[in-house]
Amino acid sequence: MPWSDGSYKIKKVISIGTVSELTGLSERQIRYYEERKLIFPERSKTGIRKYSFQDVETLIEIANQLEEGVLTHEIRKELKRREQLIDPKVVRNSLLQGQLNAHFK
Amino acid sequence: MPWSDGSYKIKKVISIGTVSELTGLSERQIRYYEERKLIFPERSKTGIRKYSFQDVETLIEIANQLEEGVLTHEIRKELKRREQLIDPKVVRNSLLQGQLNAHFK
DNA sequence: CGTGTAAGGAATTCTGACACG
DNA sequence: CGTGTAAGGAATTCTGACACG
Repeated sequence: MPWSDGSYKIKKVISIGTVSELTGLSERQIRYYEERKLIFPERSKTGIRKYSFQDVETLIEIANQLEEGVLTHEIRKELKRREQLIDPKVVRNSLLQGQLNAHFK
Repeated sequence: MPWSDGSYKIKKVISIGTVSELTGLSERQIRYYEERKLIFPERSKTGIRKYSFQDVETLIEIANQLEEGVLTHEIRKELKRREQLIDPKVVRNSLLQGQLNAHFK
């Protein structure tokens, strides 16, 4: 089974009500953070939002940052920075970019 | 966070529609296997069934067994046997039982 | 035995908006 | 800016039952 590896953490299967219970955040807050591009749930064919455990963790971090007075725009940049450190796609592109730079130096 | 350990696999957060997609089983089938004591979802306060990724895996095994012509009652015994091998509670009880047996031999 | 389906109701989720500050 | 809420509609889930075999 394609999904049965160790990737339970990133599989988007949790609906917003459950995420609300897990994080202690209101559904309003969760939807707002999506509007501000901090979180990216998938959607069922009929438009129902689905989140992963990874998303739940991110949401808790977002809530913590906000409590500290950080603005959503700042949090967004912080999250973006982190993505680049782990996203294989970005890693590949970085390497490619390095080669290009060297080639055209 | 209590849930944020490696236990994403056993946390019951997936509703039946999503489980149906993940397993390819109908909701009718999934509810029936519960009726036959093969699977044990949790319930939200309002009665909505919630499953874990572990449950999803179990459901797929159940479906495979059924295709092979195994009866739900047989599958139930098989699953019970397995539980005993991994459930810490049962392990503890077995040890305790051993001590008692020795004591009253 | 295992599964499909129609039935009626209850709970969930969605969007866009008004409110406060 | 970040969050609450009432509003109306659409999608989801639940149970008990009839059906087939």
